Amino acid sequence: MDFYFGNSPPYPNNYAHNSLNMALSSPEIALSDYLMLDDYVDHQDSRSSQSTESSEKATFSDATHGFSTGATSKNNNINCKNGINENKGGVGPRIAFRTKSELEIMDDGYKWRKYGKKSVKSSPNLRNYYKCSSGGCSVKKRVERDRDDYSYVITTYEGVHNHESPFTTYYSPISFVHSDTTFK
DNA sequence: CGCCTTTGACCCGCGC
DNA sequence: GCGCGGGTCAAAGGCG
Repeated sequence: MDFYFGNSPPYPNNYAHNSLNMALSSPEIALSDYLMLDDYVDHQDSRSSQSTESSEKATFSDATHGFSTGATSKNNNINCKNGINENKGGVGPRIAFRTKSELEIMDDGYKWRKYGKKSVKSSPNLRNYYKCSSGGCSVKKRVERDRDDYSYVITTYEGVHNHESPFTTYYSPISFVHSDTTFK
């Protein structure tokens, strides 16, 4: 599996928009604490079987996919690990990332409607399920607290938006350009 | 009044 | 086949 950071072809631009936009638009979040990891679901299992490392290390040190995350994405100290699963269900790519935040609800530019809440065995915390509330768009998102470090929130996106965010961010590997209509 | 959250029930895949 | 775990549905109520 290959990893991409930036707008490489298999990487839906929307994700770059969303995640970066989220990090940039949430004042509560220290950018240095922001990171992405691929397919958190798989991580959970491997992590739970690991010794009790610090959660941060556990996520970063997962070298199953041979991606050196420490590698500083030079933009804004964002430690990024990213892989898109074209998952078997055909629902669309999935991306997960972990954010240090007291708030579980972060404004990533899209409108979300909560449709479920579950306590899952892999975590003592509740997992919340959201759908994009834009008509015809079936992107989903899961939000839960990190089981190892309560101050972190794990967000998992699934699918690709079929519409523009009301808050659009254009991203290039070199620079970020906001085209927020309200700030134009 | 429309859209949202809440919540238990339901569904489905997977392992035994 | 059955039980379990995780994901989704949908009715009911809340809120702006």
